[in-house]
Amino acid sequence: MITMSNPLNKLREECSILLKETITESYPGVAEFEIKFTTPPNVTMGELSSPLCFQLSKQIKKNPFQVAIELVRKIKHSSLISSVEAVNGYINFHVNIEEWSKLVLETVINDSTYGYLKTGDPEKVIVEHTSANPIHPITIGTARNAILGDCLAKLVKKRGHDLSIHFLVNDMGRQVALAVFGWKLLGTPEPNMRGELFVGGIYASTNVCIELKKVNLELKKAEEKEDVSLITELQEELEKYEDAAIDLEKNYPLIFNSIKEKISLVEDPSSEIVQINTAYETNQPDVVKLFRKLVKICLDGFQESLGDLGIVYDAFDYESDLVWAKKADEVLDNLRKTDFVEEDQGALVLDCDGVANIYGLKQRWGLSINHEIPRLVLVRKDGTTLYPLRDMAYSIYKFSLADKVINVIGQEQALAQLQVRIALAAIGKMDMGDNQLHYGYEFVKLPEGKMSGRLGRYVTLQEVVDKSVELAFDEVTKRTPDLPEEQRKSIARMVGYGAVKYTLLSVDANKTVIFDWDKALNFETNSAPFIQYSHARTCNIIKRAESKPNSDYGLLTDPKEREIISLLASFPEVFQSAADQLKPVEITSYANTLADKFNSFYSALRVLNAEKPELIGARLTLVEAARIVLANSLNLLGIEAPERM
RNA sequence: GGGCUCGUAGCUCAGCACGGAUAGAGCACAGGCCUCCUAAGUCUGGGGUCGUGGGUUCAAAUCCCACCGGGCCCGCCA
Repeated sequence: MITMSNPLNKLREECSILLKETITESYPGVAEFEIKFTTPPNVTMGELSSPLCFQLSKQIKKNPFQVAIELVRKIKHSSLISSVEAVNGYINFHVNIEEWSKLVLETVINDSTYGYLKTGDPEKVIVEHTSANPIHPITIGTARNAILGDCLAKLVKKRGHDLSIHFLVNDMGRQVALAVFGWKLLGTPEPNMRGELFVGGIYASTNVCIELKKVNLELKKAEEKEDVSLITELQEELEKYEDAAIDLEKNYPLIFNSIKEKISLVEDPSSEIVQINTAYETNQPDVVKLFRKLVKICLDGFQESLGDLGIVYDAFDYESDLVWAKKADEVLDNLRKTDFVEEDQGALVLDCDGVANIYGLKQRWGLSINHEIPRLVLVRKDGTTLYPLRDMAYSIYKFSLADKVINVIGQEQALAQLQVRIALAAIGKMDMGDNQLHYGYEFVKLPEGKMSGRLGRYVTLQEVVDKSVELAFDEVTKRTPDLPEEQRKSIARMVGYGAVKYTLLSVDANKTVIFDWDKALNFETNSAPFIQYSHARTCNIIKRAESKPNSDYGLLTDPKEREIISLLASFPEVFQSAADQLKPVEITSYANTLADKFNSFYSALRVLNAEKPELIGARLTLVEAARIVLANSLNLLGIEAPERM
């Protein structure tokens, strides 16, 4: 069954058998070793290659070049292999073009889900991603999380796992309380713009106004004391907030000015925020209603922005629900029963290094042995709990639903994520520690520096997407002005969304991205539009074919055709590797290569008016197969495959 | 100070897990290609001490060690 849907594996097995036969015949008694295969640099050198003579030559003390020549002389052929040659010590296999092309192409065109090799060991998997704080819009930075997470989810699901996608709603803590405070000042109005922008505007405006007030006050004190260095420092702070205030006033004039005016009447905003926060934590109904409503406004905005891109969730888990159900307290109780929790200056602290050493976690999880893992504060000296404790409770919740948990969370939380796993191990939940994976990713930065929700300084996903779609629309209109506007818009959406997603998926997650408009909106080679365009071309050829003559696959001898066939054959293993290693980049890179090879083929060889009908048939099959694989790889990336552009 | 991570062409990045043939793309630059299935394309060209130095190996961008440079994190934020 596996060889049926994985032609490359079949080819490799055949070559492997032939090589083993020849080795035992020519050099009886050599110890068995794993036969490696590589792809030759150029398809004209063959479809598959093995450097085994380098290994073999050591055992039998002969020159590898000579060994290769001897082996090739004796090796048999098979139905898939037409010739074998020795080149520079490598053994290169050339396929029987007719058999191989038939195998690959017919495997593809008879299976619209070609490539999605199913795992033999399906598990229940939770992917938690996005989990953006519900106090500012989805920025191009949080979008990286969402887009990566969504792609990982697709990979896991297509691999055959039982998948559930979760979003943790971070509604506890001062930040949301601050936004609620600001919203109350405004008289809790309904949003008059997309919810995430509305809440983001309120949050940043409130924060900036409070900080301005605070810094001004401190500055006055410092001036009285004539503390010069403090004055300079505070003046810089002040400048930062004043700049932010100018932007906020420009972007949210009504919200900002109203908050600025009303906040001046509040004597001590900070203590009011603390009060609001405490009321929420203790589940006081009127405050809960406010919190939940404001958070909902923001989440609705998230779901609009991300939903446009096809990113959806199975569950939204509220942090507050965990707290109210005393789940964090339960974790704390269990931790306190161990010997690893100690009191320090009134706070409760977990001795992570102690746990790791006693349970051998460093070896178990491949961490540096001599490195001392920092301690973790669980409870403040005022008795309130900290985030990691809630995160532990959340992990336990997730494991009540799944065997494996993948958390898509910024790389800066790597230590905190490790500490959660350590805590789970400490309370006897070793399997959870083992099966929780932190999928870290790096920031998206603006050329002028980091984004900041608190200052309202960010590039939102929505504005990037809008620009991208607009640009795509202009492009479509330029090319095909006669299409009805609705259709042009629909194409522009596919292209515009695809461009943004591809840009974020095509660089490795642990590399910082400096956001660049020109690059994000690049529609040329190595972009989603480039791949989509190739797909549209395949569709166009198929659409224009009046009939499909019988195929003579033996005629697909051009290197450009052979290259495409080899690539198609490798797709299942590319998928498998990308899914098991959680590396979307492998798919973007594969899709780009396939599109590239297809375009070369397209410009050099005719399909519909090829020399012979049997060649037309064979090339049409090739085009159809390429279409399926381009579409299936785009699908994994969450990018739509338009039939025309 | 310690941990993690990144360092590949002028710029942006693949390739590194599991070592294999002349290290690949794109952008930018120079020059060709639309009486022919959509030129969002294609072809040709220049451009590389793969951060540095050792080591392992028949073979190192890839593995090991040391160092240099950037980023992030290291007790009461989330």
